[in-house]
Amino acid sequence: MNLKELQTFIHLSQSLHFGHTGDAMHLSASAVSRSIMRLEEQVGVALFERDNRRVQLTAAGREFLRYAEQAVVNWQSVLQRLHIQGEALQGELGVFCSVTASYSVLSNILEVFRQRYPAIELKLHTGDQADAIERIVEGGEDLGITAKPKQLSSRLLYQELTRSPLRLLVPNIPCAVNEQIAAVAEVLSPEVLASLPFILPERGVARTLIEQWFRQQQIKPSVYAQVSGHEAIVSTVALGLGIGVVPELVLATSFLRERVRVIPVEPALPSMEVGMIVLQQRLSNPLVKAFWDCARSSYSSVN
Amino acid sequence: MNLKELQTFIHLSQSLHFGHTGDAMHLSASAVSRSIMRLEEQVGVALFERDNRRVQLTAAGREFLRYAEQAVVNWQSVLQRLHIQGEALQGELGVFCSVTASYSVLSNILEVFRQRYPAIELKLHTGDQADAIERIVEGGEDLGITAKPKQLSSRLLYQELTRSPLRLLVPNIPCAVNEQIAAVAEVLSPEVLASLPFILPERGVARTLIEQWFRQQQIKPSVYAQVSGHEAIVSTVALGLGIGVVPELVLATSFLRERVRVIPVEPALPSMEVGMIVLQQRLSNPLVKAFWDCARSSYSSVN
DNA sequence: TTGTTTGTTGCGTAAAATGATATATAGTTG
DNA sequence: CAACTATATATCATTTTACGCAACAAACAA
Repeated sequence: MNLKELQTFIHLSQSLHFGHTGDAMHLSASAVSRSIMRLEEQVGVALFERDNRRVQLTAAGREFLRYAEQAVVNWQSVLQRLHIQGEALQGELGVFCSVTASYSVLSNILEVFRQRYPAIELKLHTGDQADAIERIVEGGEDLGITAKPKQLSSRLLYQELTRSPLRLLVPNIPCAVNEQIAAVAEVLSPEVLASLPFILPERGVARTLIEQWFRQQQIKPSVYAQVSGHEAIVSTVALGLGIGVVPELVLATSFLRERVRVIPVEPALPSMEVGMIVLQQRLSNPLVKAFWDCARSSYSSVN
Repeated sequence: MNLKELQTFIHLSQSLHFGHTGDAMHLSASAVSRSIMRLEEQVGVALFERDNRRVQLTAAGREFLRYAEQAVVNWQSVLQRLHIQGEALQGELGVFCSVTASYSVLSNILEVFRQRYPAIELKLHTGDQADAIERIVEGGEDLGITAKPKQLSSRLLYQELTRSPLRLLVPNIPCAVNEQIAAVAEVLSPEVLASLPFILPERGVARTLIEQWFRQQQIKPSVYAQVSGHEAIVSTVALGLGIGVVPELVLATSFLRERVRVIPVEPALPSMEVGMIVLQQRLSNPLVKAFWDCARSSYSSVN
C-alpha cells in the first residue's frame, strides 16, 4: 500500500472515471486500472463494481474510502508537524511563470504548496517564456516555470514537470481557411500546410520547435501573423484569420477552445517540455528548496 | 510512502540496528538503509542520527514514530473491517508443516494470521518433510509448509516463502573429527570432505540436495549415520560423531547451536527453498485462500 | 448495423528496489 | 598503536515493478 495508490483511489471514487482520474494523477488510464486492481488484491475485496460503462463504489469501497481519506490527512498532517518542528518556513519567494504554464502547471503545484507552507509569501510574475531565463539569472526571481530551453547554462538546474504536445488549430467557423482544408484529406500533409496562412508565436521555445518541425518537413510556411502569447494565437485562429500551433495545455484552459478545432498532422508535432528552472546556488535557500521539492513531488510519484 | 517502509522504520526505531531489522523484515541491511533514507527524503527531515556505531531516533523521528504506528494500526483495522463485512471467516484448517519449517516460517505466518482470523481454528501437524505431499494429496491436510519438492503434480500449487542455505556443521568440542579438520585449510575442499564421517538425513529434499552436490563435486562421502529429522543431525554432530549438513534456519533455532560450528565449503552448498503447497482446487475454499494470501504477504512486500 | 466510449490486457521499455560486495569509520583488543 | 571487529553506507549488476502504448472487448448510441 502506498500513498499514491490511495490518492488515486480517492480521486476515482469521486470521478468514477478511469481516464479522468488518470489525467488528474498524471497517469494513463491503464495505470489507474492496475493501481486499483493492486489495491483490491491487497485488501482482498472488490472496491469498485465496474463494467465498461459504469463505475461504482462497493460497500467495502465506501468503507475503505473513509480510511483512505483519513490516511492521506494523517500523512499530510505529520509532514506539517515535522516541518514546523524544524522551522516554520516563512519569507518571500519570487516565481516567474510563463502565462502558458501558469494555468495548469502552477495551479497544480500551488494547491499543495500553499497548504504545506502557508507562511511563505509567493510573489508571482507572469510574462513571456522567452524572458524566463534572463529574469532568473539577472532579475530577482528565485524560480522559473517555463518550457525547457534548448541550451542551459551549467549554473542553472532544470527539472521537467510535464509535457504538452503542440496542436495544430484551425477555426471552427466557416471561412476561407476552412474551405481550403475541407477540400483535402483529414490528415494534413506538409504540402497542404505550406499553402495555408500561419499564425505563429513571435519568439520563444514554441516558435523554435515549430520552425524546427517545418525544416524537417522541408516546407516554408506562409506566415500570416506573428503574435505574442499563446492565448493570442488561439483568439486569432478563432477569428478565422489563419491556422496556428499552441501547446495542448493552453487549449485545455482557453475560453475559446470551442471556437477552434484540432487537426492531426503527419508526422506529429513535437511536445513542449514544461519544467522548473533555478540557479543551482539558490537551492541552498530553504524556501527555494521547499518549492522545488514540492513541485517535483506534485508531478512525480511521491507526496 | 508505503506500508513496508513504515514497518521497517518502526522496527528500526526499536532495534536501532539495521542488520537486525533487515533480518526481521526479510531485507538486506543496505535495503533497510535505503528504505530509511527514502523516508527521510520524503518527509524532509532526518529521522535517525546515526554513525557507524550508534543509531538513535531524532526528535522528529519520535514524532514520526507515533504517526507510523498509528498508520499501521489503521491499515490493519481497515483490513479487518473489510473482511468482517464480507464474512467473519471461521472454521477449521489442517496445516501440515515439516519440523524444520515450523520454527521460523510458520511462527512468522501465524503471528499475522491469528490476529487477522481469530475464528479460524488451526489443526497443525508436524512431521517429516518427505511425507508432506502425500499428506496433502491423500491425507486430510489443507496446506503444507515444506521444502520445494523436485517435481510437482500439476494439481499442486507451490509458493516459495523463503530460502535457507545449507550449512556444514562440525562439532565444537575436541574430538577426532575436529583434529582432522584443524590439520587442513579453513575452507574445506571436496577431497578433504570425502574423508570425513558424514551424518545425513535419511531422506527428503535436503538429502537429495546434498547428494546432488556430492555428485557435482565427484566425491563419494563416507556416511557414518543416517538420522531422521534435522534437529537430530545437529545433536549427533554436537556429540562429536561426525559432520553434518542442515538448513540454516534449523541452526538458528537449535538449542545446540553453540555446540557446533559452521564451516564454509567451496563451492558453496545450495539453498533449500521453503514454501507452501496446496491442492489447486482447495484454494476455492476461503479459509485456505485466506491462509495462502496471509502467508504470502508475510514473506513478500505488502501486508 | 456502425461508431463511440471506456475499462482491461499484452507487450516492450523504463524506473525502482534489491542483494552482494566493497568501503569507510568508530570502537575494541592485544 | 596496530590489528581487528562491527556496522552503516556506496557502488554495481540484477531482478522486480510500474508504466505507456496499442489492441481488445463490452456497452451504449445513432
